[in-house]
Amino acid sequence: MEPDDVDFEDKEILNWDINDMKLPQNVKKTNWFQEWPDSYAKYIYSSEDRSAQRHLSSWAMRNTNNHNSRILKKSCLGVVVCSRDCSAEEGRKIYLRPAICDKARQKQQRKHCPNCDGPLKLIPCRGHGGFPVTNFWRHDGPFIFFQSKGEHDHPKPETKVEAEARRARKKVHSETSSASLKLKGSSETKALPGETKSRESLPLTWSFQEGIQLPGSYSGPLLSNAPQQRSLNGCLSFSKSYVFGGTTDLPDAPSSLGPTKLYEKCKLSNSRIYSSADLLQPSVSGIYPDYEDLQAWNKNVALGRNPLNDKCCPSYTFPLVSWPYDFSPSLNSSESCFQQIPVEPPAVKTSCHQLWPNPGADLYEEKVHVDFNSYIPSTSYHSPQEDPFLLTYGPHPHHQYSLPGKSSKWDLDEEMRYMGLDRCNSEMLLNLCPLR
DNA sequence: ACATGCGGGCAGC
DNA sequence: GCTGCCCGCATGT
Repeated sequence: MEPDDVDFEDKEILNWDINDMKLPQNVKKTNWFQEWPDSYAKYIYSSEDRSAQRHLSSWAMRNTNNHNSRILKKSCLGVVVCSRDCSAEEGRKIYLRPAICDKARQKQQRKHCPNCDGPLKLIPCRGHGGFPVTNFWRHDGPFIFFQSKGEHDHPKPETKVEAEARRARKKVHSETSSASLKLKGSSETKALPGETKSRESLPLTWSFQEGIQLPGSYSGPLLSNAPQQRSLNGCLSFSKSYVFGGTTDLPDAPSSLGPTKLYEKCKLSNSRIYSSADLLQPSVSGIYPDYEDLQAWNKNVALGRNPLNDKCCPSYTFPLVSWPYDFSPSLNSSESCFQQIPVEPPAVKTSCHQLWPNPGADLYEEKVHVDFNSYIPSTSYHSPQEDPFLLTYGPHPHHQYSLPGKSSKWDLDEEMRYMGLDRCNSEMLLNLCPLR
């Protein structure tokens, strides 16, 4: 929304601060949950938004006592990297999620790089005047207000889902190892259980800047047992990317543009960069600082972020062309895939709340309850580039009217029928998971 | 085991 | 007073 379009009430919404005595209550549109809030962002979530209720972030944020029980403050822990700066196969960098618990974090730093066995080191966040970026949460009426201060000066760590999945795999691997050791009656491993250099111990994240050459041979153990299936939720956040990349009703889709060119194209079109998050959420109009420029864009790329997935122009809202199910916090891998298929949304300045009043929170609830345990994809690998389904897939704009009730778990087959897809195609979607 | 939230306490500005 | 940070404790997953 352009400044001219911001009326008085919008300005009021624009100017709030988390420390204000009174926060705006005339909020017309709440934001969809932001997994990677950065810079001096402010969001207003519905109090029904479960992720907001849990004060989640894909950054590793720890609770900080600010002696104010009304405002929850969290500070960023940074990212754990390999001190040798090693690269795994396909150029993946080691960006581990710092443990939130202090003791667990100390323990974590005594461990070794899952890739090269070198020592790990914690890169602290210094993005807020030399101090960690801080996030503030405040519940007020029907809203949850979020404010971020500082700009992360380090790569994105694993998401919580990824870190949990990795721990689960380590646990499985550890149990498998101990079982086989019992059988062999010998101990030969120097590394700690689960810390071998096997693929299953590798972090799930890799650097954005080093490309995303996905291992075609990597069917991996990810889908081979129950704990790992949980990461399907994370895998399916691919959908978020393909919402963007596959929305066929969006004109002028530059599927082959790189990030910088896409940025330039966005600049030319309306001095804004589009993000999938924008597509996914009806935003509070015009409450975000317009801080993005090409330098920031390049910085984001250099920091391993996908600028397309950041809030580059969050004040921009689109008709709801999104697949409303995010399933989980996004994965860096999905972001990387998103980079592969960047598609520019239409330069349509519009607001959707009149048609779909604040669907965000409820929809998000749906997506966190999806149960895919019964859907075990095959381990065959479908390259996104090769998969016409992924390139042409377009969710139905009116789909959000057809949601099942909150209480029901989502029936994927039914969902796919809504999407005009059959089981075969739904499995193709799930086959994206081995990409990781 | 770990994440998360709360609150006491201390130190620096 | 504000802020950052450490710590212990409780609770939930």
